[in-house]
Amino acid sequence: MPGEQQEGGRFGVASSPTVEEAADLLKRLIDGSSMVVAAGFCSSQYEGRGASVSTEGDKLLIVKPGGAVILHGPRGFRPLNWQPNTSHTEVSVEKGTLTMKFYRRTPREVLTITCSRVWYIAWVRFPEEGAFWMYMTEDDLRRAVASNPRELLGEDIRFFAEEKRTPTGKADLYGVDGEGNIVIVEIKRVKADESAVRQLEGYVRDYPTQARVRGILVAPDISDTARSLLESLGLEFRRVDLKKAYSLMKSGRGSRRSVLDFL
Amino acid sequence: MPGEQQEGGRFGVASSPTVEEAADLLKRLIDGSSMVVAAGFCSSQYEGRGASVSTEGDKLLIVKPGGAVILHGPRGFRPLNWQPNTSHTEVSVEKGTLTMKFYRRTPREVLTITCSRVWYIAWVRFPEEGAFWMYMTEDDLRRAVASNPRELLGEDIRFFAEEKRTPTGKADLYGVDGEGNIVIVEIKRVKADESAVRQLEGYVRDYPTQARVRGILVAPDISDTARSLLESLGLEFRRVDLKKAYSLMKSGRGSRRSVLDFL
DNA sequence: CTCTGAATTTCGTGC
DNA sequence: GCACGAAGTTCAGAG
Repeated sequence: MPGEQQEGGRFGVASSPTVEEAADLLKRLIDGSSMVVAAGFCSSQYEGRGASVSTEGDKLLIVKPGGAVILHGPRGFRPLNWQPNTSHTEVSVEKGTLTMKFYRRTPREVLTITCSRVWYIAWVRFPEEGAFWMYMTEDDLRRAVASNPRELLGEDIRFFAEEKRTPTGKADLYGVDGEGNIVIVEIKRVKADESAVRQLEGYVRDYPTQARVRGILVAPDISDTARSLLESLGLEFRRVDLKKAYSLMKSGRGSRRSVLDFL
Repeated sequence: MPGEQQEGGRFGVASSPTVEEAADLLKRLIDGSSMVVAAGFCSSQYEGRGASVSTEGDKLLIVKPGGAVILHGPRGFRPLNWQPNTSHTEVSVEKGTLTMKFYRRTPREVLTITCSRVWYIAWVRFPEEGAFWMYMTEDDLRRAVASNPRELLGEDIRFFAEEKRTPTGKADLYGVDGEGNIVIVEIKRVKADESAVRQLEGYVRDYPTQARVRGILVAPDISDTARSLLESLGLEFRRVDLKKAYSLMKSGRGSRRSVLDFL
């Protein structure tokens, strides 16, 4: 006998359902209104942009109201298979095996999950979504640098564009230094690597002027290989202290109210 | 009364536990041997490389045997918060509130989850891991191109290095064309964009020779902006058909046994 | 350890 | 829709 099924309630659980019971439940639950979890002994197959197969094992299936499908194995942080959203779902039982097919339109792909046993199915109906804020993003750091060039870059630069798409680039900051040189700044909130240098070099190269253009990479750190590439390209690096940047941002006038105030 | 708790079995479920019961269960279950799921009305807070807060709402917590922690909200594919692995876990109850803290050593970060209600807790003990294969990766495509330059690139190129780190680059393929020119090939299994062009340009520029070096970008497609950047840099683009590449790879001698054979 | 680049990357933003 | 770049990216492989 499967466990209690308070289907009328806000949430529910079915323990040890038969595959037929599981299929019935899933058909009713996967309607965009519930956060559903199913655990069982399953295999999977994906085909679309890539392709993969997994053999039978304990799996955890999550289906969210928005249509996201996530299949986890016992190890690792990332799912074995997933579908960020689905346009169509099929649930069926044949010869004692539960099969679920999740289709996505663009890109065209399909995830098939086959279960010989289902350990449990659990769900929450009409889940309530809390608010979410993140901070210490690259955007935050960019604003701090733009407003405090002297403190964070060690010189006065007048910035005239942020994140603006110029003819062939979209660098973080465009400005003019004390001697009238164009300065392009690329910002990373993590240690800068070669690709960050290449990114900056592209922006500097593509800037439409004959005059000299300075390129400054701003990050809390830089890898050795990135530094030598940077120097060979005549670009500059400025180390930035994240904590200092955020305290400047927080204290600075004109800074929008921050989630930092909550903590 | 909480639901059945077959704690001796391979899996189990507790429906509507009190926060005290939930804490007891979680303390016992989060020992690296179980795949645990808990749903409840919770808030979260993260601090480490970045920082975030979420307010109370329905959340789904997953703790895997390897120590991965994943917290999902009702929407979206990606978790609200996570910890790829944890070095230490604390579970406590205070004033009717369940608090879980997940610590990670490197990088130093902590995820705190606070629940006023727990809808259910479900678990699978000693979950069995199936095998997993993926194919149609960039590696597959690279091998196909390396073995079939005439069919896929339209010319004979003798490749002498794959994925080799040369003085300042690590391009996909290094070879020599019919006229003795060095050829550097960068491969993308998805549509190539500007960053792919910059990547290739870096490899070509850094190749230690005075002689002319050809750079060829191989991908199923290329964006317009990437194409014009590529042409302005004197680089080449070769469209490649993924299906053709994989059929060549599969039929070619010397190809390791593929998961394609399963389907 | 660090560094590099892939990923079914996903996700947001701007056009 | 396409294009570009951030992400608490994670992850694997090489050094």
